[in-house]
Formats: sequence, C-alpha cells, structure tokens
Amino acid sequence: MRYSPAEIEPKWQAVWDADAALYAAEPHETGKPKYYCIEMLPYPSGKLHMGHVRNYAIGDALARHMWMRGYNVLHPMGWDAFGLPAENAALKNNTPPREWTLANIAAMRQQMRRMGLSYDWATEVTTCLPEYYRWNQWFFLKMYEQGLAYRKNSKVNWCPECATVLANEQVVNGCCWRHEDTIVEQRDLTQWFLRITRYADELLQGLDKLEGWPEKVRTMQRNWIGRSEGTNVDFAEAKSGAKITVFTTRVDTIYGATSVQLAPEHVVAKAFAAEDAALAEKIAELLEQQKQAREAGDVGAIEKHGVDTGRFAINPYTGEQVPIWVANYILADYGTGAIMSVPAHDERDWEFAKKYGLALKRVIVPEEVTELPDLPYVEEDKSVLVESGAYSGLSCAEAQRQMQALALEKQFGTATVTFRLKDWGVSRQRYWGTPIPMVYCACSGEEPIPVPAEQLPVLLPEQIEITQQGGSPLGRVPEFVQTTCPRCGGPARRETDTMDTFVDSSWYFYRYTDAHNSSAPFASDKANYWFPIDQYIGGVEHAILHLIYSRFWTKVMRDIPSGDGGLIRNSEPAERLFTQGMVIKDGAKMSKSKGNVVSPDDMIARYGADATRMYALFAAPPDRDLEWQEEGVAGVSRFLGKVYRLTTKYAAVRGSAEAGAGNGAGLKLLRTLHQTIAKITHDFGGRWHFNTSISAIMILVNEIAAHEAALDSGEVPPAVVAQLFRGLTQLLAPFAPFLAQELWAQTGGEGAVFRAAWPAVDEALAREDELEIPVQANGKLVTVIKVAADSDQAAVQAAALADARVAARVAGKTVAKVIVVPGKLVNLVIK
RNA sequence: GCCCGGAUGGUGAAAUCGGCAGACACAGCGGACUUAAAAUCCGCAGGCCGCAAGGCCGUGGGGGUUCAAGUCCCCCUCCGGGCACCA
Repeated sequence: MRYSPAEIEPKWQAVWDADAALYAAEPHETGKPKYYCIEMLPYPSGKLHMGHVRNYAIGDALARHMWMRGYNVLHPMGWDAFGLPAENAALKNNTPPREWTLANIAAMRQQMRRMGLSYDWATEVTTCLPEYYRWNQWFFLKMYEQGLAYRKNSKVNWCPECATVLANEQVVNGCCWRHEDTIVEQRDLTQWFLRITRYADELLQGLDKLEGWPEKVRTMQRNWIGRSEGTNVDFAEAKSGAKITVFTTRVDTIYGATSVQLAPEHVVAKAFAAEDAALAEKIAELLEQQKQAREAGDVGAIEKHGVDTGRFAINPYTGEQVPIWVANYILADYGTGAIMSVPAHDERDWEFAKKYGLALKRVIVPEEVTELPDLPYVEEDKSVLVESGAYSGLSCAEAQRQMQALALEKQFGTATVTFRLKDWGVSRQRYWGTPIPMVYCACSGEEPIPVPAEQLPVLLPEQIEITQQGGSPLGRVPEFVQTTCPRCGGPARRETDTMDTFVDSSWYFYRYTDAHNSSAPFASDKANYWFPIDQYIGGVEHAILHLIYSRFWTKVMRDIPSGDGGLIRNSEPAERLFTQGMVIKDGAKMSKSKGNVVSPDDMIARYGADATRMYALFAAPPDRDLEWQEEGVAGVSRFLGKVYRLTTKYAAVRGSAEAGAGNGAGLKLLRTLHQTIAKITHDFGGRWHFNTSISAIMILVNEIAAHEAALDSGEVPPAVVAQLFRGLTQLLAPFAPFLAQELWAQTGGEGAVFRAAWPAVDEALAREDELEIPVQANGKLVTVIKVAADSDQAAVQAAALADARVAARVAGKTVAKVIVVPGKLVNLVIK
C-alpha cells in the first residue's frame, strides 16, 4: 500500500467533522490549565491563500501540541465579514453582500476543514451578523456615554476608489491601504471619532511590559503613538494681543527664537488674511502646496516656502518682538499649529532662515569645547545656555525645568505632552458595515441622540441598491433613515454612516469565549477565565491597525463598569504575539498582477493537506519570509510516504513494555527517539523553529530506515519497535495530523492521537554513552576522538594526546596549554 | 535623519550558552532496480590546489577581544521594514 493522502485525509476529516466535542474547549472547572491560542481571523474573500495556510499551520501545530500536553485549549475561528469587497462584488455581479459573504465563508470553512485545522466551530464568530454587530453598537453607546465616541468636523482622509473616509492608520504612504496607487484626498467632513488618545499614555507604557510581543511591533507602535514632551508657550501678537501658542520640545532655546511660524490654517493666520487680500492669496498658495505634498504622501519632500505677515509676536521670556511668518511646512494638526523658529539650533529652522535671510542667534554651546561648533547646533546633552538672561550657564535640561516653572507661574505657558496618535475616525460612507446607532432630530438641533440600548440592534437593511455615488448608500433607504426620535417621539433621521471594519476585529476574540450570548457581548467570568490570550498569531501588517485598536478596546472594556469591576480584568488582550513572515514566490509577494500565486487547493490536491502544511513549517523558521518551492512540497510528501511505508510495515508489532530496550540497534533507535522528543518539546516551549523540529523527525526516520534490516531480523525487541513507531506518530501529530491519526489507528492507538499524552522524555535513555570530541590545534580541527561520556577531563586529555594524528601534529613542538571543555572539545595550544 | 530586522553553499536553511560551519531538505551528479521510464533505494556533493594522502581559503567588508568568533566589541557596505520638515 502506497501513501495516499487523497484517501487518508478525507476519511479522517469525515470522522473529525462528526465529532463536535473533538476540538471543543472544556468547562472552566476542569483542573487543567487553560491555553487560549488564536490566529487572526480572515476576511472572507472566498479563498484561502498561502499566507493563511502558513498562519493556520503554525497555530494548529501549537494548539494540537498543547492538547497533548494536557491543557484546556480554546482554538476558535471566525470571519471579519464586513467590508468593501462585498459591496464591490455586489456592484459587479448584482449579488447581495450578505449572500456573497456567507457563501464565501462556507467555501473557506470547507477549505479549513480540508486542511484538517482544529477549530471549535461551536464558537465561530461572523462579524456581519446582527447577533455580533449589535454589540459593536452597544460598545459605541457605552463609549458615547463616557465621552469616548464623539462627532466633529475635521480634515479627513478620503479614498476616491473606496468612496469613503479612512482612518490615519489606513493611509500608507499617502495612498489607500487597499488601493496602493490611489492617492488619498483631504476632505472636510463631520465624522465620528473614538477617543483613542485618552489612552495614548497607557498604550505607550503598556508596550514596555509586553515582553511576549516582537520588539518590531512594539517599536512600530511606539513610533505611531509618537509621544513628545515639550512646552506650550503663549506669544502675543504685538498689535492685537492675540494669543499664539507655540509648541516646542526645546524651550531652553527660546532666547534664540527669531521668528514665529504659523500653519496656513492657523486661526491667527486666517485673521491676518481676512485683513489683507495679498497675504490671503499667498497663504492660500502655501496651503495648496501643503495639501499637494500631503496627498503625494511625502510631506517630508515639500519645498519650504513661507510669507512674512508683517506682524510681530512678543516673546514672553525676553519681551522681544519677532516677525510672524506663515509657512507651508507647519502642520495645523500637530502640536498647536505654530512654532517658534530657532535657526541656530534646529535643522529645519536653519534651512528656512537661510532661504529667507532671517536672523539667527546662538544660545546653546557645548559644555566643555572651547571652539564654537558649526550651526545649527542641535545637541542637547552636555550643552549649556548662553545669552539667555538669568538662564545662561544652566544645562539644557535644567533650563527647561526652570523655564517651564516660570511659564506656569506667570501663566503664559505649560509643560505639555503631544502625541502623533490621533483619534480614530470610524465613520464610513459605505453600506456593508455596522450602522452607527445614532439619531438626529430637530428637538436637539445638531446634537446626536443615542439609540436606547434596548432598541439595539439597529439592523442593516438588506435588499438595497448599492452605488458608489452620492455618499452613504444607507442615505437612500428611506425605511432606514426615517425613524422616531427616542427623545421627543417625533420624526427623526438615522445616522447613515457605518463603522470602520476595524471596530469588528477590535474585540472579536472576547466573543469567542461566549459566542452565543444574546444579553451581553460576553459574560465577564468567561472572558476572565480565558484572557489574556496566551498566544496570538498573525501577520505583521496589522502592527499599527488591528493590534493598536484592539489594545485600546481592551482598556475601554476594562473601564466599563460592570459588577464589582470592569467588563474584563485584563489590560492587554494578548500575552504573547507571534508575527509570521510572508509567503513569497520568485522573490516577491504573491499577487495576481505578478502571476506568481500558488493556490492551496492545487497543493492539497497534488500532495495532500499534511504535506502542504508541513512544508509551510519546514521551509523556513516561521518568523521569516518563506519562498514557496513546489519541489520542496514534493520532498515533504516523499518523506511522509517513507513514514507511511515504514510504520505500516511494523504496525502490527506489539510487545510488553517491560521487555527492555535490548541492545545495539534497538537501544540506538530508542535513544534517537528520546532525543527527538526532547528537541521538539523544547522547540514548542521556546523558539518555535518548527523547521528544525521537522528536520529532527526526518533524522529519526532516516535512522529507522537505516536499521530496517535489524527490524526485519527481529533483533530489535517488539516492545521497542512498537514504542518507536508510536512515538514517531505522536511527534508527527502537530505537523501532519491526518497521517499521524491514520498511523496511530493502525498501530493500535485509541481515539485521537492529539488527545493522547505527549510522550515524555526518558533522560537516561536519551543520553549518549560515548561522545565524539573534536581535537583542535590552535583552534583548527585535527581529528575527532571517541571517549566514554563519563570520562573526566584528565582522561579526555590523555585520549586526545594519545591519538596518532594529534601526536604527529605535536611532534617537535611544545604543547603550551591544553583546554578541555567537558563534553565539547579539546584545544591544544602549540608553539 | 531616527528606530527595528537581516546578509551563511547552486537553492531553502542549520549551528539554542563563544567550542567540529553547512545538520535537514531542494535542485544537481553517479550508481542499483527496469526492455525503458516513473517510483524507490544506495552513494557523491562549500571553493581552490592535488592522482591521492593531504593542504590552503571560506559565514557581506575592515579592525579587535579570545586557546577558540557565523556567534562578543568597534567601524563600514548592502537589503527589507517602520517613523519622519512632528517642531
């Protein structure tokens, strides 16, 4: 019988599908430790791609291993089911988004089953269904109550292709994250925002404690949050006394400020423009330049331009008047939209001042160097102030402290912290998303009225006509828009924007713990049992989208009063995060346009799910990019064929365990088995280098094949043969579950192989009794000697020196020193 | 510019704590089996010199520490990723 995954895999798939309890989590009362392992939920595009296969192969191996280690494992799967592709498909094929999405889910669920993934389908979450999204609305109302959800008019990112607003996190290099070549426009719109900035500090500080997260992700989040400590200082416009607050991180350089620079949209700049048509025109020009640079995605490349307003501002520290300029490189939405320009000590200010011939004044010098450094001198450490009144002679840090203290005392400024992170814009002018549960009524003017919680869900109407023109599609559905005001009972209209789909994925993993709760998003005790997630696995592309939003959501839920605490206890969603590398082909990310897409279906049809999954784990360590080579899959398939041939050949051999290891071949094989168990157990506990785990299994199988004659002759005791193949089968279970299950059954195993206990390492059996010790001369290999494992240093040294090749090398020279590293090597220092 | 990764045979990679560089595979070459092929099995395989024994060189480059460096330290190059006139 040849190895035939096409027969084995569907057979076991049917058995597993019929057993609902197989992958189900157990009740909390079980004495077992819990283990919550999840992979990021996919968007139901209709087909799995290789990136999914890799992601799920990693998570599945881990979940199965943890079951075998005796944990109570929660391993769920769900669907990030709202989003634009469903609407686009509707436009193209005239299929309702819901129908399209649910059909895709069914197809992908089927693919996952075919892959043999161990999900507990009883906890499946589909975010586009009302039983899920009603809780998005519920959370939205809670946030509204707490001032965390609010509406404001502002400049927002608009993708013309998506015909909707995007969050800052969804703009990549000035383009849409979904349409890499579509430049995002800036529009003024009134939109809903979630106040993620309220948690900015906690989100930042929490990163230090997330030791189980990749440093890379933590760094990306730190950069994204962009905390910057500084000082707000109020300058006064000389004529009107109008306040111009500037933000600076270097208040110590303020005696060197030679101008104030305003963003083109700054209120004061607008006020000046209103009185001066020529100036207004110039400012409009600057604004246009800035807008274009922003839309080109490279504000950094903007050529600096500015205009002198002819007005002056009074520096509150010096009483000096400095000219006020408007410049295109000053951003209205960072800091206060106004800066003080210190050309002597800032690169940008230096460049700008040189271009326009503005004054410069040196106020910081190195502490010790006698020669004055070239300008701009931006060093802050080991530097002192000069020409700065009473502050002259102070270190920069001390000057900052004293100057902040004065500003506070005289009430013209304050120490302040500025973040790059902006509030999360969640309104989307699209149909296929969660309706925002708000109502507008004449009785409250422009103030929105929340839909009462008992009226949730606000259902998304189905059977509507979808177009991309003219704003939110829901706005053209009168049955949806027209409603009754919850406050006055009169006619009112609903909010017609829907929520960003990242809302859905911000808390979905809590819902898994209580997926069918119809009175709450989940029960706190259930979430508290499973959370935090022990291991979260997904792509690094979500480092500053999903992974920052879901950290925010977790903190919000913790702060929602419930019972004697919050809704949950944990402050972070996941203890450990693993970001797997991309799957590439011919050196590039797989994409339709490049024509280098490898279909998982094809691979499974040709080599089986086991070989496909196992190759995804074998070809590279999981955190690195993986180059897909079909020959490699064929190689793994050949290997599995070898395992099948050998195991089935000896499957009927049984023997009493007390018979002992025997000697020779039997002992050697058992030793390798236990060394392999030790290695793989260790890999799961630490580095997750499954490529080396699988190579260890290959070494074991090669060793078995090399001893086939001894197995045939009966030289190896039957108990050893049985133990060997049982062990091999168990080691294979996390990586090739179908084949492992088949062989488990054939070798007499009961039930599911991945519910059998993970084999224990017999340390004594694993230990070699003879070691190969390399002998070096001055660090270069001379020979390898064999010594008994328990040899002491003197014995090893004697054996090394007794070796003929060593003697030949040493002849006529002096051995100055002998270094013996126990169990490792001998190095002779020869002169 | 700042920050985080990375660079090892023809290819994917291994070397977990400073201790035999290239495990395990893929591709290749040679052989067995076969009328032949596929499949399978056995063997060879970093580079250079050499019939061989053996020697020399070799982990992006340069320096250093050490009995010993892919691994530690300093400097540099290139590649990938993040942030960026952010005041």
